[in-house]
Amino acid sequence: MLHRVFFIINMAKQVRIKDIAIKAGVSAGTVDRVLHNRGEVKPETKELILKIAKELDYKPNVAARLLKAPAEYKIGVLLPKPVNDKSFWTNHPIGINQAIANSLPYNIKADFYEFSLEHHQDFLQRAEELMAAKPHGVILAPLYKDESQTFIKRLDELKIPYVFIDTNIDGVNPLTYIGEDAMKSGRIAASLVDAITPVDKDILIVNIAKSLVNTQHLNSRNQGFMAYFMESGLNKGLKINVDIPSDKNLEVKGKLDTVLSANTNIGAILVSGSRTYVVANYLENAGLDHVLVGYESIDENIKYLNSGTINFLVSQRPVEQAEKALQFLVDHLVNKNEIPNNHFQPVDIVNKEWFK
Amino acid sequence: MLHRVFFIINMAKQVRIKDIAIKAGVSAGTVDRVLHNRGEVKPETKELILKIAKELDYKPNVAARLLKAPAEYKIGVLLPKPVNDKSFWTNHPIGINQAIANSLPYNIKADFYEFSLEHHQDFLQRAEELMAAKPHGVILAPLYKDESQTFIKRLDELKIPYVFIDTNIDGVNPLTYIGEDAMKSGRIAASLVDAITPVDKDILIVNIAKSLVNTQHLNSRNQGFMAYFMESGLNKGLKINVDIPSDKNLEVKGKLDTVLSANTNIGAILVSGSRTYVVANYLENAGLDHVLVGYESIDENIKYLNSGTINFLVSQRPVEQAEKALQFLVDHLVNKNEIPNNHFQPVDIVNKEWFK
DNA sequence: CTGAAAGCGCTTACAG
DNA sequence: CTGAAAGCGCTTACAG
Repeated sequence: MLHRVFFIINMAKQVRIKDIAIKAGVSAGTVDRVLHNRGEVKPETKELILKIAKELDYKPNVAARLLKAPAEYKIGVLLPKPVNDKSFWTNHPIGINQAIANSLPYNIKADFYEFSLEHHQDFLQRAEELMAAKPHGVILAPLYKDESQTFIKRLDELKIPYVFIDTNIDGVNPLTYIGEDAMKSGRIAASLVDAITPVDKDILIVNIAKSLVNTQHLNSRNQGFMAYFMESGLNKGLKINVDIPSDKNLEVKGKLDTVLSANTNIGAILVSGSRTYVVANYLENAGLDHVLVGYESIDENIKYLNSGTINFLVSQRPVEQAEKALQFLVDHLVNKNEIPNNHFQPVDIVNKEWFK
Repeated sequence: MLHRVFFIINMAKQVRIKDIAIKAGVSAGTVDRVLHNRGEVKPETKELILKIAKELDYKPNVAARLLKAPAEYKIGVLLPKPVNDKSFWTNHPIGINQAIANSLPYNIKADFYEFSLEHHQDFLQRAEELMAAKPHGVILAPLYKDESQTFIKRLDELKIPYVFIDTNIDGVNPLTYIGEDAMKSGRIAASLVDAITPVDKDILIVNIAKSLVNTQHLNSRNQGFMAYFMESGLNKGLKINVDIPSDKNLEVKGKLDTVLSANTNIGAILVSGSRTYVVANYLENAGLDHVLVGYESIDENIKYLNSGTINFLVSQRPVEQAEKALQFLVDHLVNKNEIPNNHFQPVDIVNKEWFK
């Protein structure tokens, strides 16, 4: 006689609200009420349902939920207005739109508010407009410490979650920060200068900023420069700082002429921000060939990488950072996920070959 | 008299299959048949429906589709078995699992098949097992040109889409390749050596591989090295090649002892693969301090970066590459999207500071 | 405090 | 070659 054995294959079928309802002897509506805290349910029933849901390891069906409730999430984006169509800040909207395109089946809408890099007060004006649109979440670059804190106070009051991009500031509580570890990126830039500059030459550090104290990430990079040279630098020369409040060629020339004629042993220049090209331009015009290391792969800088005037750039990946910022925010809005406080992004070390 | 103006606000409501059906005077079923090429439809009707769909800019509702057809997609993953828990190939499963976690609401399942790096024939055995599971798509690292082509012929026959990761090979038709541009990464490695080596010193290029001809990406990197030095290198020294078929310390020592005693002007060493640490180990034991540039941020290499023996590493981001490979494959399976042939990923230039 | 029912947009098996 | 209808799992407005 032939014995046939039947296996009951556990296909791990999805557990539905209805399954919980049947097991608890209630209706689907009641289960829904418990699971989403809408409306009152008899405490014992509530407890029973939660217990069963846990036992059965209930996971909501995302597709079904979306089909029923295709909520639109509005994201307010507060970033600097690109000064031209190739500047650093053209990249971020690209990344955000890319992330939105990939966020199907969610319905995400980003509204962009661009503030002028010329006038600090523009930041707060655009922030005002952003608030008027009542977004569900905000992405911003808190470039100016003071103005940012004013704005953030209002976001906190209204419990609107916000993500920092590019620059981090202290004493506030963003959902997360997406960007470089500025101290560390300072160390990296310094190590590159160090590797290609004779040990007995002096090094000039150039900061181009209207208000250096109010510009957090330049300060952090500077700390990184100095930490590197103090701890592990090979270079034995002087480290000389110069702050230039404008990127106008004439003013830059004025300052650098002065510094370089007063310090004749300078072999390398480290620029703390993306306007490295301004210094490169100066060096080319003056016929100087100092080692030059700076920040960000923007077109103006790449031009001078290619001509050999800039040796290395330390560079963020703005498109990817913006993409991540949106992804995290959406994930938080849609799934209420908790998110780590910092998402430091690695920086790229970039030379001429990188763009071949 | 007061005039009131009513605006009809176009809420851009979603266009449904039903809307097309009504406009075309047919049923939803017919529209579905046209849109998905299932079953025959009268040619004129078909044309009309396509025209209307285009006019109305119809976009399928992903949520609804998923709700109805929660298909499980099986992905077969064919990658080298990590030799230990810190090796290069531990990263890829991490990236793939990460991408799966983020692929909700799609139901993706990855099956991993790991082949031994010791025996080429293991590749084909694991490939066999993979095929037996009848996956909907495949991710593989085609490390060995010949064996890979054999396997790929079968995938092509069964029209199973496949994505290359890490290594690219010619003459076949993957959905896409995710990885470095190996020629270019060769150029970058060479430029780093060039920047920190005196111009009159010779440069030694070391290839560690059982069969160099069958190892595509090492060959491409070597081409990149040479192209760089011919076109734009500052270095005027000789470029000397040595191939070492084993990474055993003793054999490496034997070869390098011979080469270095025969060529006393070598100032820098360029290693074409991830086993740069083997050469670093040799240099430390021999008390030599050549400039050393190699590949991949694996723990063994980072150790020698930190000790100062390795100057720079050119490094891929394996976790991210694996993540992307899965994302593209899923996108193709789910949305039938066409995908660009190559997705070259930028490489990282990495020094000691990068890991601080 | 609870249940029954409708409906989101798409797909599919069936009937013709 | 085509249509009518059921159903995927969840949410919601309504009735009680």
